[in-house]
Amino acid sequence: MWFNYFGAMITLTEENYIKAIYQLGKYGTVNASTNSIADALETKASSVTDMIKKLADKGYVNYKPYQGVKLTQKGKKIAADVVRKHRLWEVFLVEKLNFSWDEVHDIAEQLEHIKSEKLINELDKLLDYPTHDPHGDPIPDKSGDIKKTDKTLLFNLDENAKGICVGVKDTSSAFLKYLDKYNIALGSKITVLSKEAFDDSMVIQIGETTINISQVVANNLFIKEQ
Amino acid sequence: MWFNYFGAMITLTEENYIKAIYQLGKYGTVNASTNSIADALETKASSVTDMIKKLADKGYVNYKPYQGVKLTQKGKKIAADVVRKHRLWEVFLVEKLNFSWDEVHDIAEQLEHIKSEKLINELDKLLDYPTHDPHGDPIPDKSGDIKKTDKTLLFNLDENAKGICVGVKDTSSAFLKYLDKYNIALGSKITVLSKEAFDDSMVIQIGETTINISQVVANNLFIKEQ
DNA sequence: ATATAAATTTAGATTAATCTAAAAATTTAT
DNA sequence: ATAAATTTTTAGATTAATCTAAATTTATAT
Repeated sequence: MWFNYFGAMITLTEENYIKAIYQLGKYGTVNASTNSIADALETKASSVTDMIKKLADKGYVNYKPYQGVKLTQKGKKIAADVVRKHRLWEVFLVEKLNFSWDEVHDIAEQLEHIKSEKLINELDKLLDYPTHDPHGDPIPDKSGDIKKTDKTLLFNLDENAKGICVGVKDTSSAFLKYLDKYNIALGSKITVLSKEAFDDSMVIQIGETTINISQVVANNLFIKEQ
Repeated sequence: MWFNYFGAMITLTEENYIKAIYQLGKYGTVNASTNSIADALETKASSVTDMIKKLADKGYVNYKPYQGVKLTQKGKKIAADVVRKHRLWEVFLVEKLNFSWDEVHDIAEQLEHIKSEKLINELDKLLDYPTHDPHGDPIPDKSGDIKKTDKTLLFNLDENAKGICVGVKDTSSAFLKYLDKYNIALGSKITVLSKEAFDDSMVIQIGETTINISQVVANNLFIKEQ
């Protein structure tokens, strides 16, 4: 039996729902729809309805039938803790255990549910208090706060604009391997050489090399403009 | 959905039963009784009967009604893997995250179920291939083999015998804290100064200090005689 | 404004793991 | 060797999480 921050018991399934609601509802500030939760968790809408009623009973979400759900403060704290753990474990896997950024997600999905405050605080210390995970996503602090940096999609940069790659939107293994192949990594300096109106592709420069990327790629790379 | 070494799905509950059977049945070589399994897992005998039927169906144990169960080769491999992970995580917690030996058990109980071969192999490497956990218990190797060293309980030593503390039988927090208090740790040199027939207590020397220990303590400390 | 489509909820079943109480088998003690 | 005690199994229920299919509500389009 495991108990959360508030001294209440919480199941692994409940944690996963709360996390999904957090991420779908822009960190818990807007309503997440029943169907979007079902899609995110690869389950059925009817299962979601059942579960959100239970979460509402326990005080993790506010729910009005047909209106979707929004996290309460209590729910937000749970979600931020799970996300914090997920991202810290990802850093651990890459920094200490030689994993690459396309291999860490599934393992972090398991590790994020381990219950121990001391464990996560010591892990944070071991990793020297990282602020971002290997995909550039910010790590919530102990109280659940996220400091967000100004970043934009590469797609939005104008010709001749320069910036640094600070994150990926799509974290699928396929996309990350594509980036590896073309030596695009967090920290890479990117210059937009030209944009093609026809298909929204662009030519960019990374270090010495020049490559042509599709609109799909440009829409999944976060850039800090300079 | 997680799949084991044999490509079959295995639940967390099944893993816990298999581990208990392994440890009760002296690493799976003798039969574990229904009641002993129930005690170990803090559940009821009727629940155990249900589960061992399922484990038998899946080929992890051999079961004849009223005869208890013994692990199959398949079951033994699963169990040894779980124990290997448990003990490696314990080493990690103590060596890398500043935990003391009385704090690691509950967290390792959670971590032992994380599924990733690469994770556990890399952890093994990070820890420089440890052979024993913080309580002196041997860590099974990748193929599930345990090399056991010759050790005896302090209780069995004669007067004037010398040895080194190599493990604890009781791993409860209470006992481990007792040992900390009297500076008894793995690696401590111990000499039996005298034995008291009346209550089976003994006087031992550790480093510069001399202490009186009860039969209970003597029966829970493993010693390598010298 | 009303019909149609889409989203959501309800009703009723199913599965895994558990429980209690009763029945059956085995072990122990005289 | 048989009665008593203990252990184990069976039978029937319960809970959490899920599902399908049907009903209901909300949104969309003409």
